[in-house]
Amino acid sequence: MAPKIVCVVGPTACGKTTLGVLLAKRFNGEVVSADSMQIYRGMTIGTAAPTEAEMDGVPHHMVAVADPAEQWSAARYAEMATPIIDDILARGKLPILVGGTGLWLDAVVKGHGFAGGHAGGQVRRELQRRLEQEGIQPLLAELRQVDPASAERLHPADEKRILRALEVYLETGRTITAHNEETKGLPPRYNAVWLGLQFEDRADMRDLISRRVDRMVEEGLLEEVRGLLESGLPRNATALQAIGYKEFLGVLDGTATEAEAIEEVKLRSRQYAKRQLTWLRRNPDIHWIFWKKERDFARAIQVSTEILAAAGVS
RNA sequence: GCCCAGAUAGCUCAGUUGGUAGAGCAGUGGACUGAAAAUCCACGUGUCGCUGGUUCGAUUCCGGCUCUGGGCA
Repeated sequence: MAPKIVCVVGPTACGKTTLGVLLAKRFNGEVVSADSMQIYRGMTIGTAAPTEAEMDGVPHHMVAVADPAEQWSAARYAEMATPIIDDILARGKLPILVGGTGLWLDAVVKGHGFAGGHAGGQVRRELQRRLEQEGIQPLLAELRQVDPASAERLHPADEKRILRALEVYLETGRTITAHNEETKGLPPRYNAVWLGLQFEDRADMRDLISRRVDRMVEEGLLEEVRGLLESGLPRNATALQAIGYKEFLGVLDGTATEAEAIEEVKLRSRQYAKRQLTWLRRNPDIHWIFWKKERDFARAIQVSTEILAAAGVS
């Protein structure tokens, strides 16, 4: 049987960080973050990364471990996080995966690995150049030749995935379709107990997101963004795709007022939360805990404990 | 008080030479296998401000009224 771990998931602002720490304390665990933006250093405020105080003595991994100028990916994350999880297990402790990046969570839990090639690679850059010069049609036609299933499955506007599918074939000689078919059937690397947090009423989630963004601004989000730029971070860095950062870049440039940026961040956060829920809903293994109005961690920890006990975690 | 311009989807607006209307944004749902806080897809009936008139037929033309801008007093 695959080793048992716990995953705490949910949309942004639903309380994953807090519940993760509470569970770690109760079950002798350590937290492993699965968040594509909290992984970068110097982005504590805008990504709501756990602070020292919030960690409350619980060891955290994969938070603020990367240079924001680097481009991380699900694959690279999984490569680094997996040995850490195995080490936690080896020390007799419980790994608690906490995060909102669905693909990253799945990459670790399933542990199947990805097909070859990556965003910064030679092949991808060449495909990117061709896309700009020739448009998507010739590339899609080419994909249809080598991997008709992908060409059929992908929408013509989904340039990113068309490029990726072509790249996998050019890099490996095998299609991404074949790779996916093969990995789909494999057993997961870990036996995960999934705990999901979510608001019963979306209006409550909206309110909380709004309050949280206001707090980020009070805590100095603008200065945090300025600091990243002053440290020489290029504007096209993946880290600056983070919600909150890309919008406040405009404030520094004078193309948006702070009030406008705040509204934009709130809007984008809400839309992001919706996408996260869409991703998570298709996972039938998640045990959902619904917040009524406010987040009630006393109840959440109690319900979680029951769920974990039933799953054999002690 | 007078003059002018508006009043159409949650918001901003387009449009109908008279045959009951459509974009963007928002919203909702979905997808997602090395950028995933990214990226992509689908979904648009609303007393066309109210009220009379003309007309086979008015959201569209005409009158009155209400409201909102702006101007003149």
